[in-house]
Amino acid sequence: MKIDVVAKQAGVSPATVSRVLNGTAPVSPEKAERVRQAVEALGFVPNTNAQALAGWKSGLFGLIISDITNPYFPDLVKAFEDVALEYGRDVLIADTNYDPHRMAACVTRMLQRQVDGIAIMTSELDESAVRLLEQRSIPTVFMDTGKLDKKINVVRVDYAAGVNMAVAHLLELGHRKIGFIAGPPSLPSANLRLRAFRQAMKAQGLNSPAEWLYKGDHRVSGGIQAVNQLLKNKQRPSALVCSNDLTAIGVMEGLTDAGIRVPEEFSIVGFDDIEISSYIKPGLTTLRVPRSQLASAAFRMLLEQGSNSSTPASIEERCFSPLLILRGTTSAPATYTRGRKVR
Amino acid sequence: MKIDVVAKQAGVSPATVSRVLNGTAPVSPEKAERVRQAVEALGFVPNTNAQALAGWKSGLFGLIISDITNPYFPDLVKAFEDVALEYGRDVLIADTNYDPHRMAACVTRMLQRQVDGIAIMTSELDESAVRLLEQRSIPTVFMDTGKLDKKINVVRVDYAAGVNMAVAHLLELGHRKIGFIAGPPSLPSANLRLRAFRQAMKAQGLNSPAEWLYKGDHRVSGGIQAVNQLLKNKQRPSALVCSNDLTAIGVMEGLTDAGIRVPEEFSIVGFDDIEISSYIKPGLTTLRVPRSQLASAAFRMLLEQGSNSSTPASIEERCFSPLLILRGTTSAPATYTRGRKVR
DNA sequence: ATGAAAGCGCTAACAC
DNA sequence: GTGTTAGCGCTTTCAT
Repeated sequence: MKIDVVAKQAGVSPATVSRVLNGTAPVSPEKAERVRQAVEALGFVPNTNAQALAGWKSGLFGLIISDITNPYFPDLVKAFEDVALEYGRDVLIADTNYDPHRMAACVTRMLQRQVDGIAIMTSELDESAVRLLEQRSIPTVFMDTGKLDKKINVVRVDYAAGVNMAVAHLLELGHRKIGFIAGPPSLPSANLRLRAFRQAMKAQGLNSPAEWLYKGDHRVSGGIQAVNQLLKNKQRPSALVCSNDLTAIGVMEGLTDAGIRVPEEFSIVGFDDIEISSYIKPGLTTLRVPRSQLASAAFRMLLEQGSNSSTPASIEERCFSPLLILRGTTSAPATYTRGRKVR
Repeated sequence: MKIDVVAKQAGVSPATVSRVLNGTAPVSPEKAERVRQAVEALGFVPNTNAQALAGWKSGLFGLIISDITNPYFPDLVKAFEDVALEYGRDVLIADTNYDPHRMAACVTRMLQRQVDGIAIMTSELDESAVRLLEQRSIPTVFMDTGKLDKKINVVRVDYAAGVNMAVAHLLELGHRKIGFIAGPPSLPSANLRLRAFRQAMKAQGLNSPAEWLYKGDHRVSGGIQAVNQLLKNKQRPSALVCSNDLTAIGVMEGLTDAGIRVPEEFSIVGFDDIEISSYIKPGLTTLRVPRSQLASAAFRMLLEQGSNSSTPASIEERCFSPLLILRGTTSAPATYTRGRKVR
């Protein structure tokens, strides 16, 4: 089914059919109606490839993430796809598997398909890939990127605010000995969280000894290892803020194995609020990152960049704050309630 | 960068460049080499849309799933994408959100983009969409579909074998009073599991009263509700086989809330082996569905269908068996060990 | 083995 | 407003 036969059926030219379908130019009501009927009758759907070739826009948007298997991402993907669908666009998803090389390859493949925009929600950035996007001036939006220097559109999470809320919450419960499990140092946003933790503690006049700053990897195993480390300390913290939920879940496992009860003897706060966190027992107190909002904001920014061809100078940046979700892994420290001794 | 300039640079015709790049026809070694160098030097990448338009194949494959947010799917998606990437193909993922309407829309959108094949890994099937695929003779592969009548390619899971293993395992531990939580009746594969459970019990000469066959919805909430139901029974089973892991996790929650310990007082077996199942405490004993294998098998079948244009008659069907994963939610029933009374 | 030329299905100038 | 025409970048006959 091609546009010519629709045109013939409607008694107009192919150009008119195109105009009706895309609303690119005014068409007389009667003809428009005839076209619409013909389209309907023939079940015509335009060939997207031909459209892309002729019209310089593919209706395809790229979304690059690190690992769809990481529970953080599906929400992001879904929200992005939903908004895209709403605007009649398709989404090409690519999974870099944390590999900068593969990331560059993804960008190339997307460029080949003439995507109208790319959202990059990974940390591992390949410089050359980014340059490629710049020089082709493809609408691009980043998330969670360290490179603030360049003039790029960004959706950001206010990690510092989140960490502050976590620390404030533990303080409020009576905790004074608070530790932190960091994420991979290669991840800019993980460093942001670590730095925020240090500052929050300092701001409260509390000091967190270096040995309470554990290394993690944003995976369950890292949390378990951190606990093993912690158990060796003579002085132990009474609560732990974790760089992400997976780490916190590892901590819970490790603690349980060591016979330490959560939250009675030890409090834990996570970060992300992945779905599992509400299922496990006890539920994980954590900071919810508004992933759906991030994703839909990112898509809209791409769309806008695409239309505002006139205004290439306006670099947008949106920042979203996490939300503290209180569940079962935090309580007053073992022997104190709001500073008073009990038991 | 277009093919003409590559051709000029290499001192050949565009046709020859195309032939070298696609291996469509023999080219003299020297010219081939010159072309390759020119491509390299100019960083030429073909425009996929033009290729699709001229060559009748887009290098794009569609993957339709129900809900990327459901922990069952990410593994599937990843495996599918990985194989596709291996073969230099791209993947268009669509999420139907369990809505047959949206599913039909997905198929249309994919057809518009001239996908070379579609894998449908949802249960909710839209008849008209399927017919559309048939008449256009697009390579298609289904998963988990009830419609066996039509001549279509299918990758299947041997649910019956899985359920049998679950029942056998519980029997072996000494359980005799075994219940089952079903999935949504609209899902063919859920019915398969329910039927298999009935048969397995019958085969063992055990009867499972109707009140031990609980309704579920393949979500956590359904598991919790089933437990509430169970707690009202005067006669209770000592073990439960669940139609999927999410249900089993709900059961664990419900049981914990009711003060019943798992596995000491109650045993649970899940189905799927989603990632969470190994994180929770105790780890969930379950049947692992080999999702990566399913996905890569599906992709390969699509690829094959695309090439074997000569053999449209060969309908393929592959079946994969689940694997019993022993973790912490199953043990001998409270007062018996292999039939002997203890404690 | 290789080049010239004719499209693939659509959009966008350009006339009218 | 509307039709005609010329491509978009590539593949593929068809000659040679």
